[in-house]
Amino acid sequence: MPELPEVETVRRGLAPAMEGVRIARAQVNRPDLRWPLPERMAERLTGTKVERLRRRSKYILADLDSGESLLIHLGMSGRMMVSGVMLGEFHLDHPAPLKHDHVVLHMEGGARVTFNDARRFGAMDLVRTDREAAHWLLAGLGPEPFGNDFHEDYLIEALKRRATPIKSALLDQHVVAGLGNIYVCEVLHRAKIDPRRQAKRIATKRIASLVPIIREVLSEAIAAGGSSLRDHRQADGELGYFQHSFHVYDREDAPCTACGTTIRRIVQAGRSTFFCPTCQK
DNA sequence: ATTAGACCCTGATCGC
DNA sequence: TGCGATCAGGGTCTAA
Repeated sequence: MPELPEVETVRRGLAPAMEGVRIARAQVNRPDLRWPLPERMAERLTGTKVERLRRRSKYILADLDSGESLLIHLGMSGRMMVSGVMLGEFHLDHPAPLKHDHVVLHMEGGARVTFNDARRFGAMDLVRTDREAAHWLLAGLGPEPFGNDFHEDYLIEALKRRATPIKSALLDQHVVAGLGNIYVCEVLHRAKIDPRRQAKRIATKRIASLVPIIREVLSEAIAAGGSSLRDHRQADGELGYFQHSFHVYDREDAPCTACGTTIRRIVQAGRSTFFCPTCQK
């Protein structure tokens, strides 16, 4: 479930169960996800208090009072599920264990946070909080879309020599961190830019227009609780609803919401791209 | 340094 | 109902 809006939604869903709460016991059911889990992960987590949950790009960082941070990436199919907490008037009971429940954090006070990931493209690591920026998974990331380092001049400079299609360039996490396949498609539709155009051949004014559009699309998606495709759920079991606002993504053969032209699907760099051949030039 | 393609893994869905 | 092909919101690694 993981582009920036979904990860941010997960982070917000986990915060009430985790922030300020001690991990009574960490249960690690397999030694590896995408990569081997860090040495003695269960022992290093057990007994620590989670001070704060943060997000960097599509990563969640749980700062521990041990001086380490737990780095979490959801990959394609990773989910974080909270149970044993109150949700409004109702108590979320612990569900029966599921296949692919790889890591379970038993929190003091009875809450439980379960990391489930069928495809195992997800990852976890432990990093010294004060050296986090140098972590190999974080070091190469581009600016946060909502950060001060992401602005018109930056994006123009970052793209002006890229011969790759603009779709691929915006998916590159070195350029801007956090966009994925859904939101790149939606952004390019809103910007009326053809996803097949080479990044360096697009007028600087149009590249500049992408900055506010990226922020708008991501903000709206976060406000909607992200997108819930194929019944994926957020940490507390709620469904996001931004998928109802898609203009192009997953809408092949449907009419463009702006002009009625049939939305097309093509493949770029092995990923589906959806676009309106009339609106996007 | 950039870029295209293979690859990682499981499960749902679609056409036959 | 079964079976193979295809697809899926991620990213890394290799070779050119």
